[in-house]
Amino acid sequence: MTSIPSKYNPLLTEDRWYKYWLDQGYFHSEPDEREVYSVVIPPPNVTGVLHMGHMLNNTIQDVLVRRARMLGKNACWVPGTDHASIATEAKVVAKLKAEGIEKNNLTREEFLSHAWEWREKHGGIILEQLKKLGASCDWERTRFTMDDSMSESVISVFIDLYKKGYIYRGVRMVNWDPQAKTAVSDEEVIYKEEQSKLYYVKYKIVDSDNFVTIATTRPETILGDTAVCVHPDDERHRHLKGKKVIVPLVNRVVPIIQDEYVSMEFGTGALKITPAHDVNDYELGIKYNLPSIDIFNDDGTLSEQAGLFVGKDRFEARKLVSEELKKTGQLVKIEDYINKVGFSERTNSVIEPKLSMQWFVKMKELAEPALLNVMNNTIRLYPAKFKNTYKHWMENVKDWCISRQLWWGQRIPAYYINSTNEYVIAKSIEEALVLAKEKTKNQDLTENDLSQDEDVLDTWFSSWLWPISVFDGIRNPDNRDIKYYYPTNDLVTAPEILFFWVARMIIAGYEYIGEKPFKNVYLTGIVRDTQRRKMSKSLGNSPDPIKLIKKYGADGVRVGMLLCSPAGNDLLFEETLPEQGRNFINKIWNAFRLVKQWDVNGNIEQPIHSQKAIEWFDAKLNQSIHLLEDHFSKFRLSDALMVLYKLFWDDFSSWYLEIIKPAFEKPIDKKTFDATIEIFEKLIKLLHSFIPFVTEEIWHYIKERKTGESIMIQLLPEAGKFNENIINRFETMKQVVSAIRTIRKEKNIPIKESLELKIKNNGNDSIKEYYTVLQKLNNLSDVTEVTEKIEDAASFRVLSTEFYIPLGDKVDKEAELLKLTEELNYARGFLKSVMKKLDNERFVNNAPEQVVAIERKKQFDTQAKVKILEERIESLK
RNA sequence: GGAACAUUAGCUCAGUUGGUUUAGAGCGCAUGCUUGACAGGCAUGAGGCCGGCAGUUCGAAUCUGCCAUGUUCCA
Repeated sequence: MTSIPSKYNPLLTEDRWYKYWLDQGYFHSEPDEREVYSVVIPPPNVTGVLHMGHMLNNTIQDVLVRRARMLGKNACWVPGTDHASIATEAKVVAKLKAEGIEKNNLTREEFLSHAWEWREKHGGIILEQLKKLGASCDWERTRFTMDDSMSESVISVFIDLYKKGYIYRGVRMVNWDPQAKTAVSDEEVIYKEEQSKLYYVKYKIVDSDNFVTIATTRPETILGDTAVCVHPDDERHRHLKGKKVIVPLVNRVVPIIQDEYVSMEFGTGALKITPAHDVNDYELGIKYNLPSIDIFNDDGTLSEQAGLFVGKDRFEARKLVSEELKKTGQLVKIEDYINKVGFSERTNSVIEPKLSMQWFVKMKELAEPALLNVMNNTIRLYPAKFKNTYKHWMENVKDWCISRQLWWGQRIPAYYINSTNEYVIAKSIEEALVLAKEKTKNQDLTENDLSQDEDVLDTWFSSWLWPISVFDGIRNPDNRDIKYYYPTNDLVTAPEILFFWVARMIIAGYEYIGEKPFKNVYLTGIVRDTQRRKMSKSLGNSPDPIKLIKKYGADGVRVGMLLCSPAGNDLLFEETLPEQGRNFINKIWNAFRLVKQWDVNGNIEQPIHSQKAIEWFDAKLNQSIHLLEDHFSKFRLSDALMVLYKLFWDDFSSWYLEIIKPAFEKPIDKKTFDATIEIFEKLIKLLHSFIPFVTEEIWHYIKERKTGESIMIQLLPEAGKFNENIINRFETMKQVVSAIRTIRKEKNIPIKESLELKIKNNGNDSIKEYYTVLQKLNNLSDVTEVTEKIEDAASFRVLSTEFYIPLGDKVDKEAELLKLTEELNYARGFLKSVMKKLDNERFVNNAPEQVVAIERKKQFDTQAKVKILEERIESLK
């Protein structure tokens, strides 16, 4: 056996074992006769680098996958990335710009070849980083949402939904990102409170010298006003009914309308209406048949339609309009005002509500099975509290805007005929031509008469198919993989994308396979800093995960992430967490070094204390395995890890090993040694899914293993029966050990100095089997049973047994009396609370027998203790 | 403005359908330990009338109502 390094070096070890696992092909899965366990990764953004959220999320997935594998299942974890149309396009545009190339000067094809080049170069970074974490993904199955097979699936789903009548084209108010020049979904808009200003502007009433004053946060949109609205019940404005006003600066005459939408409390109670640039105004515009004047260009500058300040940016225009209004005397005042402003999640520019022609999916009908099957727990959400929000969202589901004004993504398969709004939907221009001829009844049409829609599909329109399309289930619904791996078992993701990813996957699953995409959805918390702020680049409060792994080891970081992350709760990250993880790894390593360095002697008898320790630990281990199974079944990974953490550190290292440890430079008997190695191997198997690297390393040190063997494909130890009494009696023994340690500390008696222990058991000899254990752990020269109280001794009581340590003149009578009195007071108080229950007839009559019996036992135990204490105090006086 | 969820030790959280000793864990904190696995360690200890007020019950951290605070979602 090679010698074991005194320090564990995660850096070297981790890379070595990861390579070994890859070489052995352990991560790869093919369908077979075993029970299946499959997981698809939430595909990270291809532009991204690993952040703390990924670390948490993927650690959890790896723990689940590795555990399933060790339960003998055929585990398959499919990795991949999504193409992130907005973010990637923005990156590529920026990169080209730095090289002096404008996107506008490129053809679509040229731009796309740059984009592909970029993704070839940078798109794999995040997956490489996951390997550092130990992720046991089936890399042979790595997918990308723009792979040919994936794109084909996306297009065929679009065509299918169109044929079924779920897809339509329409003008809608969309969230316009003027920087990316595309619409973004509601979910991609982040609202932030902003210090802004409320402008009070007066509009002249036609045929009158009077004015009406409105309040607005966006004076530049005055240029697009087509009405002023007041509340019908508002006394202040009743005289305005049927009147018209003149919009300042542009001098347009517009009507005053009355609608209950207006809040009488806000501002002046009069509201300017700009249907083209505000969602609510848009609704009112439809209701009252108002014209929409779109005063903005796609890039957020003012358009010809604005009439004034054409070409100026919207924020500059705000200043200019404000100044102009001041000049004309129509600006009444400006107040400070805090309002919520929407920002694009992708580019962080202020979202502009804008009318445009977009493609939509009708959601109501499609969403029905997805709602039903979450509510009836066919698909379970962990924690279940998310069912509420899910329900609310699905019951009020809005149509999904799926077009994006970008090039990077799957191009919408709509072909317009002769540049009209007439179109056909087809997967190629050839098929489109056939359809177009049919539609127009014009056989002379050629491909030149058709032009494909310039827009691409929302990235989520790819990823909602992910659990199906990674197994090619859209194109080949009967293939071996989809039949075997679908539905997947668990999905691990963040609650933030419950709606726009999880819900949509469920919808697609029922629509295209007629079956749920996964059984369980585990929603992780959000990783925040200790001040509860979300980790973000701009705040600079996010540690670099790769640096963390270098500093603490992947195992250490994994432990750190998991220890503090109950499902659905936010994780407040600080470096003490991976540090704690690293310390745990260190503990395991040193415990192993201790065991491995012992000399084994086949000729010595097994001591009784070792026998007792093995008997106890065996029970404890089985109890822990039961607990673990329970925690895993409820996705309480943090608790599961804590069970193992304490089992290894407290029970195994601090109690078991201390009991069986031979004296310095003395050999250990073979029976105990073999049992200990067996226990150790069970422990590291249980720990493997959490800390794969160090457990593999130790497993290979335990004994010579053949090439191709690995802990990661071993079966987990099964939960056997255990005797709870053994555990309870051992716990009692622990109390005795601790009490003696306390006495040593109080009296300043070093462990080297041996003591005598005298026990007056008062008829309870349950501790007797552990006398040799007590002797070993407390350095007792002698343990004897007595029938009388001992004078000049420190004393303590456990249950109804009295313990004495003769100390001669070291005994401090006063201190001893004080301690006893405190103990007596506590016991009396406790007895009182017990008697209160037992003296209550209604309790005795109504409570279950068992509960009453427990209280009676408490009564007798405590009465006995009170008596012992009283006698002891009496004898000391 | 509406809704959901939360509020337990300095911090982060358990406490599984009300009853296994007047509440547990990890971290942190305090005190004491330097030769033999580990100071990234060992041992011991201090810390909480379970957000507040009512109610239901023989019995409430646990159930109900109101209030307060916070987080998230929706408008």
